[in-house]
Amino acid sequence: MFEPVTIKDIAKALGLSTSTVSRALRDTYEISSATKKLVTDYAKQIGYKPNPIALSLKERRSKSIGVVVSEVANSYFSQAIDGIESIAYDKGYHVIISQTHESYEREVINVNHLASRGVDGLLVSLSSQTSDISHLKSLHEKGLPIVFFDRVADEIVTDKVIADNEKGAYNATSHLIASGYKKIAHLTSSSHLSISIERLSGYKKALSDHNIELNEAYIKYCPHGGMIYEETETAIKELLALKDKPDAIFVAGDRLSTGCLSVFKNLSVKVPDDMAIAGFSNSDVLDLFNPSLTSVRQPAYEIGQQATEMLLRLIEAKYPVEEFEKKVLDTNLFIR
Amino acid sequence: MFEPVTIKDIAKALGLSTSTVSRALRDTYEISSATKKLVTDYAKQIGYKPNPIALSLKERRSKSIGVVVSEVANSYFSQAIDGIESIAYDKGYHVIISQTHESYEREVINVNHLASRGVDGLLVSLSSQTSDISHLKSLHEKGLPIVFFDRVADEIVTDKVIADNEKGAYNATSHLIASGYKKIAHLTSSSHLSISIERLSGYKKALSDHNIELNEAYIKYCPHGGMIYEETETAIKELLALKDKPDAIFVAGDRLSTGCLSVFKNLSVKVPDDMAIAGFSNSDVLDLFNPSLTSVRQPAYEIGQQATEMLLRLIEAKYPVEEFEKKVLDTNLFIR
DNA sequence: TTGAAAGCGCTAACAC
DNA sequence: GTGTTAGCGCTTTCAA
Repeated sequence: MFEPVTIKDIAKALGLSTSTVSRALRDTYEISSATKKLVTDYAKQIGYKPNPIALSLKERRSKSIGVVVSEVANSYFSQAIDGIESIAYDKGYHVIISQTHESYEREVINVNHLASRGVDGLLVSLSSQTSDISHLKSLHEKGLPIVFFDRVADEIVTDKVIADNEKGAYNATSHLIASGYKKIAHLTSSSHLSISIERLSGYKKALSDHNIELNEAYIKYCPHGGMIYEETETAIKELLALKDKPDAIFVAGDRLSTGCLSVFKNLSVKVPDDMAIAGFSNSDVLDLFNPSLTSVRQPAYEIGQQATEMLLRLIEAKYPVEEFEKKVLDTNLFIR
Repeated sequence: MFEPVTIKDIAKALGLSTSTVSRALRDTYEISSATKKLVTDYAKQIGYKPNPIALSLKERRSKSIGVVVSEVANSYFSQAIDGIESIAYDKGYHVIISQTHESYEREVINVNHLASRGVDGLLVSLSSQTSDISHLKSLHEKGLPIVFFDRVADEIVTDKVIADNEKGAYNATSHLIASGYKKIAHLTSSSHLSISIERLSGYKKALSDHNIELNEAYIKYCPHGGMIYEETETAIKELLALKDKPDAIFVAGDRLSTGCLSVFKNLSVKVPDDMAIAGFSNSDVLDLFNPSLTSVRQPAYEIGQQATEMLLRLIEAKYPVEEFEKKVLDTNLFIR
């Protein structure tokens, strides 16, 4: 039904060969300016658009990059995507976004789809369910450039961009301590995610630096990262049921932070009187929240930009790149 | 660098022709089961994946659909996208998302890119800056299936899916009236958007049904739909500066609603004492807001699903479709 | 039952 | 300065 104009149509109409038309359109030096003008004018007139699919097939690159995130509805990721697009469009690359919804299975499907669909490279933030990364490893070994951001896989040797999760967590926890809280719980997502590990480590470090003993019962995991309300609710309820109930909580994720506030609201737990809270979040409506949330904000836009720059470097490298880097960007603590 | 396995590799390794391999893989009846097994086993072993780009080129369809929205960070759109994906994946279609950031120019670029990139159809919600829709019209006339959702263009004769914006606006405005407010302002985005027109109409109808005279000075437009804080702020300030200041405001958009709350907060306008507010929003953290927001929620997920079903019907139609439909789904009023 | 060859839209050697 | 041709990966007549 949908029949775009091809180079052949132009050639036929103008009594030229396809190669001449092709060269004229690409402004090659060997074509007479008269022909060039003829061709370009006619092309514009009938609305010719080169077929990128044919081009991809020929050149074995698509000038597009794939992005794998858990959810675009997450402020952190939507900001990162804006950063990614800002660089990619500038360099003539198109961005294809795919969501895993924190599902390992979906991640495998999406990654393979993107790869076989001919993206030139991949920007990946792992789903919370992912621990086996062989789907990425095999593509990477075949030479597909991959850059990780946020939730990275150390197993794969490539460029990575993350926020300073440990320091962010350290600062947030320290802030709670400085505010007088001593029994600080930690609510985090899947235990094998790099961000969980880093944030947990910052939390522990803050406690130990302030001579507060770590209570393992205070650490709760929500493998779905706040996607399932009941999971968050259960974790919170367990914390509240402890004989030595915590008086504050440091939350390690965006969705978890808001989920946590919802649970407290529904359970009529007063924040911060009954329970103080600080958490990672990139939401831009936090100022409207009440009770308010002290938040650790990541430079999501910049992370997206840097990751994209790194990926394009890998894609456009003439020779296989051997030197990789892990960029760590500072977080910001917003005390509310 | 990235060298996927091709049908040719299999053919060479197995001493067969490419066509035999192709047919074996596609399980054609003419191939002996011995050969089929040989081929499929080997294909699996070396991890053969058909190249969809070559397929697209040949079959002139890509089994992918393009989605054009203003922003994925908007709850309404991210929910709609989830609905779109739920149907599309089921039917074997991949979804390519693109953002206009409410820019007409970006919309034109994205639409053309998606079309030339070979999507089989387009799901479009217009940017707030778009009034000229010739970029869509010309593609549509060439036979590219397009379905509009949310912000539709009546000029183009095709399927459309929207929420009952007029009724939603009517209910929200009526609620404010029932709560005792009489001087109700209306903050909306670009005046030419279908949703603006419909919501304005609901607002007017509610006023007239309750014998409240319309005050044109009470209607304020923010062409960027809340993307620019200053724009919203200016509009609000103008309302507040009126001699006959409004006592309530009905807001016609997601970002505008939260933007409005932010402005009031920053101007120390007490909600709802100084100014009551009701607005369209699909955010799922509204319950955490204080002051709280009475909201009109659209069935975004369902809208996405329905639009996708309609688009796939158009795409897969054997004969040109002549009958089009405009589906209107109910909104929900959440009184807070 | 299998192979050879053409063609999808485009570019790039290689002619002329 | 322009035309001819091959080939990117795949499917599909047409032959064998």
